[in-house]
Amino acid sequence: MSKLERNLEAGNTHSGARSDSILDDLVGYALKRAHVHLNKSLASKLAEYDLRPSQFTAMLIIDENPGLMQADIGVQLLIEPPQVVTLVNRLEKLGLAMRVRCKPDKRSYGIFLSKQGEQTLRQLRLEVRALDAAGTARLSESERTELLRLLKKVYRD
Amino acid sequence: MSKLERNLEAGNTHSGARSDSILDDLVGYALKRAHVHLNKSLASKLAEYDLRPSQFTAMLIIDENPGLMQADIGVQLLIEPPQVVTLVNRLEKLGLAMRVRCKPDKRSYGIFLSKQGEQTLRQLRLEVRALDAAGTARLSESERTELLRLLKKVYRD
DNA sequence: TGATAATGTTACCAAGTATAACTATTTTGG
DNA sequence: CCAAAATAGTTATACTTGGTAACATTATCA
Repeated sequence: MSKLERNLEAGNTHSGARSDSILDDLVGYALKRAHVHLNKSLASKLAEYDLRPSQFTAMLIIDENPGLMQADIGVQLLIEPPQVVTLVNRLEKLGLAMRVRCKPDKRSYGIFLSKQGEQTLRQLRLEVRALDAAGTARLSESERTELLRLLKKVYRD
Repeated sequence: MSKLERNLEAGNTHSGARSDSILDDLVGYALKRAHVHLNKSLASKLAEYDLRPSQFTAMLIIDENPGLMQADIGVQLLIEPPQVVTLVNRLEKLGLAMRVRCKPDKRSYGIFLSKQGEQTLRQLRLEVRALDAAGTARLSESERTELLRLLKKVYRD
């Protein structure tokens, strides 16, 4: 007797409480859920600045590596060159960053934050830190530290 | 003197090693990186079955709640009704699941896995478990357990 | 020098996610 | 009971994100 038949007979439609699922044992699934949880508030906050999470991350990377090439951004963000183009276009249009022909290699640009970009980023750093803390408020400080350590261990090369 | 000027003068282009970044302290960022890491191999494996991760998760949910309604799938997957439609359409087209008019409420369907769906899922469970373990192989068993616990603590309501 | 590779760009395409508007049914309240 | 509101699913649409292919320009190298 198939599950379908059994359920049709029993009138069993939807059993409210979920039995112990394989999902509960998958780190990948827990990662996705946790990421969605934290990303929501982040995206909302950044939207106030017309920014997406990846654009904010790009600003951080640019700030920490001023004058880097677009290709370097792609490597650190794990995205392909065409996405870097639209990303930098966006930051330029917002007046937060700029391309500067300042290299011996005339094909490439040095990417820099503008004054406004640096100032916006200073603000954002504080707000994003606060949001990240809020999203993990259920963890103690030592749990949060341990979580960070374990996550890095998972993805570090 | 701005960062731009400083770097233009010093010829500082891209400082290879990254200084201690705020990114290293954000759980949200570590979550994203770790999720990308694990999701890659999962997506590759599922692609062999013409499935996306969300479709696999849906199959698990259906298997554990046979006869549930599409709306229930949406709630558990955190997606909107239109996405559930295309998802169930896909599973039906692959012969893995089916809609059955088996409810007092004639607007809704009970969603069930087909025989083939159940068999495919049995296989997939094993393979996905193995992939998840492989992706977290750098962790000891106790670390992995602790990571799961912490992640659930972050996203559980 | 000429072949090859690298940088950035454009054009294009597949997927995921969201909303609005619609059909068919059910529920509710007068 | 009947009209109005709500609900389940669907369609159409759009936007974002991610990717590949093809291209121009410039560097590198054999």
